[in-house]
Amino acid sequence: MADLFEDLELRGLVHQVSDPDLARALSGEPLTAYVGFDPTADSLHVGHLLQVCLVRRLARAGHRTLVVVGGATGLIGDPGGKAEERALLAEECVVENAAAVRRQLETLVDLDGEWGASSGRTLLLDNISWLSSLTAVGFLRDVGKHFSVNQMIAKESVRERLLRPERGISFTELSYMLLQAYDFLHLFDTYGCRLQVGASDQWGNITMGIDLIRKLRGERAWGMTTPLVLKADGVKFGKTEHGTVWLDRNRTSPYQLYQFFLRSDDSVVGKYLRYFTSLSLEEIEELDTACASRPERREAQRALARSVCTLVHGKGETDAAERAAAALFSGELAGLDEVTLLDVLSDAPSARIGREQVVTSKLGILDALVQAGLARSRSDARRTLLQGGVYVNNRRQEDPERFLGPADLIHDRYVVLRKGKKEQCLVQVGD
RNA sequence: GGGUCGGUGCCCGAGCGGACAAAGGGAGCAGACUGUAAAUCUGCCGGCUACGCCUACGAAGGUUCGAAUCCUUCCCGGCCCA
Repeated sequence: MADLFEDLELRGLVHQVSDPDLARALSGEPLTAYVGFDPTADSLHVGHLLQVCLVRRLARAGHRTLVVVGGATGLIGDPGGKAEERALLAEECVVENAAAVRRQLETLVDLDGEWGASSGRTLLLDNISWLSSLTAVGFLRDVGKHFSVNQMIAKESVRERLLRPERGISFTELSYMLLQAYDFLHLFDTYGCRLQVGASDQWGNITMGIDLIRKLRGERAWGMTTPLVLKADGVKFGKTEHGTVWLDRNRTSPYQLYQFFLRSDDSVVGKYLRYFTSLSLEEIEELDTACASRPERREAQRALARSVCTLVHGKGETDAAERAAAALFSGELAGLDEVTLLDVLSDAPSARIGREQVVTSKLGILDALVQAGLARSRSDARRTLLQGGVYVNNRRQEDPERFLGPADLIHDRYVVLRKGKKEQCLVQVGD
């Protein structure tokens, strides 16, 4: 893989490297590299995807990779990027999160096969397995001694907190970087790991590990960070009106994940394609051209959404997400057979109402919208309807006083409510 | 512990006895335009059995015909002093 590093650079994945000769190191003998994820929630989100993709690229290029779940560091809390001391997560919570994140990572990186010396493989670890056995005295004596507090407080993440005395930083959080440095040392000793990659806010932590390895083992190691992913408006990537875009299907359905990427701005699709997909640079350039010349077809967005959704949820779910979109945005709902209708709306939220309410026409459209979760209150529902944003079975509604009746049922038991262009709800009439 | 300034709708932030469901901005929502994009424009943005009514300006009381606005106590936060 002579030009792995060049490829990474062309894709815009390289933000900082500890030493330019990493490029050469990456094109030589297989290297062992690692990236860590702290289990601050029970799922990773799209913001983590960049590191995941990077690990996959490294592995595919023939390097050995280690993916570390921070079951121990998650108990401490990384001060990086946080304006204030964070509340510690309950221990059971971290344990659960770590397990969940671990399961996710298992599907995102290729773990099968031997983690041998010759081929690029990925090993999944949890730093609790080596950090939990450390003793306070031992750690302070063997590791702490090699760190200068002067250096530590010069780190950007810490300095910001020290500048604001009312915010402050606890010893616990200050120590975080020591643990991460120790992780790197441990992985060096155990697996010969010489490269740590991470998001740009990890730079300080990474370099501490490099220094530690040099001081204690007299060996060199490298660090590399990826740029912060931004949306077109310069805001942090991965958030929508509805919150974070998660990789867990129960938090963000495959359909929603697909839609999130499909809706990428023209100005950033190219960048995202380079970051998140394994498409070749030539293919991506073609998509750039397509996007510029026939933007309305959104070929680039489609390729991006398809690729990411397939990585996270698999091809089957991606196909389903595409079918759902096709039916929802252009299809005539009443014409769909029941199985297809259900399938297509399986990712939309659903609600249930009693049959007698419909049969006797007692359910007002406004109440239905509230029950379906599409409106916060009847007032809200009324407003939206009067503004022309309410649809029943894809037909715009004008009368806020109308009732749902048997005539609105598709296949005698479904009603599809829609608010605006994008929000739908499948209402099932129960008994 | 003392002093002082402050706590207003999702966020920021005006208001300092009636014209206040509360200026302005941001976010958000809907519509138009369009490409499920961006930009722009328009409307909305506490609730309700809706030309009216109810609940709201940290909490509880009080003064007043009338309070987000004044008084008392309490709770919480910033800053300064010990």
